[in-house]
Amino acid sequence: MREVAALAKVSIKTVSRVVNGESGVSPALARRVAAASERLAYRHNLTASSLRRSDGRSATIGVVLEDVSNPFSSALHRSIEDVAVQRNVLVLAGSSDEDPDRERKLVSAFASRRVDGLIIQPSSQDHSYLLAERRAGTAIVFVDRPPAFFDADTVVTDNAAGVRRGIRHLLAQGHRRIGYLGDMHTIATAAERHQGYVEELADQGIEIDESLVRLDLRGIEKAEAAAMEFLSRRQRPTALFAGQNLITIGAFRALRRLGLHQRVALIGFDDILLADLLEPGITVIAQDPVAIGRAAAGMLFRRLDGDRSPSERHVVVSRMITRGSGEIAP
Amino acid sequence: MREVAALAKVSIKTVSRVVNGESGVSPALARRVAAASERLAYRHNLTASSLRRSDGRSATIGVVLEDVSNPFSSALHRSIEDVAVQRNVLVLAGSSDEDPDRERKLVSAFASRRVDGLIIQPSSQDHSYLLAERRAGTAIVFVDRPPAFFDADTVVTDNAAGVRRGIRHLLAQGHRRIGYLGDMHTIATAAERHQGYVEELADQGIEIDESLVRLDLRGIEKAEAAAMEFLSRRQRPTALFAGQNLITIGAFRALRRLGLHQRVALIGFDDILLADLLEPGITVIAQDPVAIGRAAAGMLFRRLDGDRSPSERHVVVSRMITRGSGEIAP
DNA sequence: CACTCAATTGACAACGTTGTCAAAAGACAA
DNA sequence: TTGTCTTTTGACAACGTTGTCAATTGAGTG
Repeated sequence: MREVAALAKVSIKTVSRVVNGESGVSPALARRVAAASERLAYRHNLTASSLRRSDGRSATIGVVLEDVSNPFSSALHRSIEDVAVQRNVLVLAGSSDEDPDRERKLVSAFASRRVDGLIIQPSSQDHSYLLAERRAGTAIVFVDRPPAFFDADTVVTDNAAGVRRGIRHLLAQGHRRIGYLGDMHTIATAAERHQGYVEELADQGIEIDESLVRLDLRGIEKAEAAAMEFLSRRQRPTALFAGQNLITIGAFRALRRLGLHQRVALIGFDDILLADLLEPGITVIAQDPVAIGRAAAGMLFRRLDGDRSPSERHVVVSRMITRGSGEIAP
Repeated sequence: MREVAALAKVSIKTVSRVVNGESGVSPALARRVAAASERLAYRHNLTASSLRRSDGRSATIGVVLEDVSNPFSSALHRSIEDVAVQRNVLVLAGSSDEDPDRERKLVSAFASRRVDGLIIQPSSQDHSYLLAERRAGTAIVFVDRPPAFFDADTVVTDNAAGVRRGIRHLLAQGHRRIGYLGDMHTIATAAERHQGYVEELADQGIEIDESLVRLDLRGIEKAEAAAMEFLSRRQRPTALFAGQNLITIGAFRALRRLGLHQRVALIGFDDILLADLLEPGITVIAQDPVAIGRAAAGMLFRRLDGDRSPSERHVVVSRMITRGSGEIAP
């Protein structure tokens, strides 16, 4: 900047004004400065700028996802980015891999780079460590799952209601023995989904057979094995509900291996690419990651714009997509 | 830092030394400083640090992807992240959407935040604009596609060879009328893949029927329409080769709609989640995005560590995965 | 004890910007 | 012309840190 100022024969403050597009610079000088910047290939240093600037904003936000390469997380990421670009804000993204320690390390790395805001898909069971960041002025929004021991804006899917819709759909067709395959019960969303299953059956006056419930299934293989076990029983369930993405795939694998895919119904939570091209197509309760991400980013920027109202909990509704597997009669 | 220094009754330079883990601080003082930092919830400011620091490193790299939510790109992203975390480097990621203008804007936004390096999956047809960044000391690596008018390290898939392997596989089973569905010919990888098709047929002495080649197909619908057209002819192809992810899906949709999925062979470039559960499973030439990302990040950090050797071109080999659709006889 | 030398500590400037405020220049009226 | 007011411009300090180098401390030696 100093060099540009020297070449244009103005003070560096005037260069700063031109670079930031401030008003009150005569056109003649502005042109001279622009020409000098061009000639010296001047690159504005935003880090120095945000250091000095009164609001201290870095025009960068940090996003902690379960895994940037997982379809749900990356859809979130993309829709957050789409809101951020409109404000010339860049996104730092990192994967926590469901590990509380990695989550904290990421947040700390983001914080030392002075991000303006954080969007967190949490793994940790205690978010009180974020108090220091909040006090330092960082806006914080949670997505997909609520925070623990910490009050902040949150955007979630209607997990329980979504599952209930699916279970109701199966019951309406006469299913009574519905197996449930769920993710780690420590994950809040997984717990809510299981809760939805329990509640809907209870509401409809159907007694729950605990032997038809398997939780804590991590990954395709575990889910496949559990489904195989269910389906090999003498009195096998006439329908399966899979509480997550990979579990749905595992369950479908098991059905296929046993040749039961046209005889036992299956509904999965969370949509899967290509689910419509399978035979039968898989009926799912689809979440809307794009809407979730957009809402979360919207909230974050509203906070950064000075909104001090009490924290909100925004619920994005899920939607049942019927494709065949959920419409198999008992 | 000033406050911590005051509380610990030392100079801020000593605090700096403790924070950076420099040697030559007496244990007694180090403890006092640590206690004071803790009590004041001191958060180190990496942006100010890198501003002053002699190497000027921000411990941040920028990654320009086609779309952070696309499976191939996000797998790249993840494997880059995995290399970066080991060095406490954070990743800024952005989507170019195949738009040269967005690519440039992203690079410029990264540059003004003084990233140490850039990994670019390019959309632009001219990368000479990166000369200024290179001159400023930013390390640059290209992934998936080579740069144009710019010399830099590049990591790519063996596109032509991969396609040739697939075509050879079809020819070996007696196919002679093989339709080719390709992406925008302006995309380097798409051009190479088409080239592989042309060359393999030429090498095997089979004349190319230009009416069986359709390029510039963007997205599932376009590909599906083109495949429908191929398959509705009186003399339809006995096999299809799809040059990309979404094109494969489109082609499979068309085959299903016409009830030809068990009669016309299909091989796609790039693997698809669930491809093994379709009927038939889809035979693909699978890329290895994880290996590509790892290699690219490795190169980037080698450059940042001072490697000044001539730029390299690293080719990651693709692999054919046979699942049924590619093994249908003519 | 004084002296030398290494280890520890601190004062100060500097990194590249922008906020503050005062000075200079220009516009307009009397 | 002078005086007043507005617009444009610049000097300087400051943001939070680290590099440089000098001052201080302490250990070891004769």
